[in-house]
Amino acid sequence: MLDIRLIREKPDWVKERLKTRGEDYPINKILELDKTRRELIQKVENLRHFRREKSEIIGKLKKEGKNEEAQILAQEVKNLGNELKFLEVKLREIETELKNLLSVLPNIPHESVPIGKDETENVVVKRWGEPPQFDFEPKPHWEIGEKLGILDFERAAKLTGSRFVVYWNEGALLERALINFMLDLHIKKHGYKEILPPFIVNETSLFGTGQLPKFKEDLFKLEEWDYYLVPTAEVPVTNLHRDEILPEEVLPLYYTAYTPCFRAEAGAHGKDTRGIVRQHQFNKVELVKFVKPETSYDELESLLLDAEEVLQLLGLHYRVVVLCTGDLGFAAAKTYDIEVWAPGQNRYVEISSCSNFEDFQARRANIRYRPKEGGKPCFVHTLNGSGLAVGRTVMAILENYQQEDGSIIIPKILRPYMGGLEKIKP
RNA sequence: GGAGGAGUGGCCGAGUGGUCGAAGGCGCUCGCCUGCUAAGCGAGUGUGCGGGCUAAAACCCGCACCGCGGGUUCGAAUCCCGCCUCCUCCGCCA
Repeated sequence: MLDIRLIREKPDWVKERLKTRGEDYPINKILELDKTRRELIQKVENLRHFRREKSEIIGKLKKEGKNEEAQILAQEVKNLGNELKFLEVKLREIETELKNLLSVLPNIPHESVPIGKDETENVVVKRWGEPPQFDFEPKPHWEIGEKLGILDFERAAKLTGSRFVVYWNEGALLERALINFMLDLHIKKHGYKEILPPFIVNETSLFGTGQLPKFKEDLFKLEEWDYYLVPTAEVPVTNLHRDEILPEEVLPLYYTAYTPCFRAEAGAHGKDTRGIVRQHQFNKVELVKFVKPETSYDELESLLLDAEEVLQLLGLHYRVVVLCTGDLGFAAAKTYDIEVWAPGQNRYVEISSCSNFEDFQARRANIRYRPKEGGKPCFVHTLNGSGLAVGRTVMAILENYQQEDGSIIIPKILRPYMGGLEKIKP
């Protein structure tokens, strides 16, 4: 959520910056409602002040036994009460309308974000490693996985439907090994605290991180409940500190969590229909940071490095792109995507998304810290990134480490997590 | 699912219709005292919103907030209704 005071003070700047996302937003309407709201507040508060004064007098009169005088005054205040009630209702309506509009206003892109209309204008900022060379035609992972008997799409469709998968044998083991490897790396080497949160969250949590109210159709909702399956661990982990005031000394906080993620993929019909790239359920190890505002862009860079290291240790070639204004997510001020090379599909596939939300989520979720030297609480900055999407990492391993005979070499770093297994053989 | 109990400031805890933002205690901050520490003494110590002042703060004024949302009343932490959360017991269950 944007600060209404910012909109009030620099409306033209806000309009201009938001426009870079490629859409117009009702800033004028918001300003108008804000003005009405403040006028109503003054009227309501004046009436309440008046009422309070009179009520105190009534109390005194009654104590002195002057019941008649008290009665007359009470009648007077009662009449005024009707007007007050009317204005209070009106104020509540205006505030609801204002909040509704503010709730769907996206974050302002950081000044370092390139201006662009869509993903074609994202900018590659980094490359690591080289694509592997094959002396045969590399296959896509779904062919490899089915042939090895470790990915089973047909039976998953029977159990549930499309966009689900069953992992068998070494496939299941590989997925599990990756989760443990990633968690260990982030906990032991990068200093993150391990969290295992609920996989179901309420509406308030989803509002806090920005999925609600605007992106309801992307979520799986439990019937008869105001609960949702988590679309990412970002939601429960960021909301851990909702409505809290943290002492400055505890910042920065680094948390990592494994969770499955559930996404309806409502707008993705016909996209990535084959394989495990786009599933309704997938596993992810997430990184979340709570930091002081002045450090958040340095923290974004180090978060990105933490995620990159997973791919480096696995020996997988990737590139990093910075998302342009038109491709930026709703809550993010700046986002880096890490895209892993997928030789079987001859393309790069997003495997991590690392974002700085500045105080956008902190304001929605009311996450603050109290400065050491005292004074008013301030909003923290929140960041998160995948570290990494596990299913897509399996995809990348299958495609990059495939051999001509259909077997898969296991990256060395994973072998201790797989009982020493070196190769998945047909 | 059934029966009962409880939700007050950073924490404990008093308060059942009228200066209650809320006694008292603990904690914390500042000052005094003191070989050091402890004890003792004094003062201070919530958040949000609106307005004023300001370059901006500090500051000042007002309003709201005693789990959440309604209601009664001139006036609600206190009375009434609904909801949520937690605890205890019983039943069921991984």
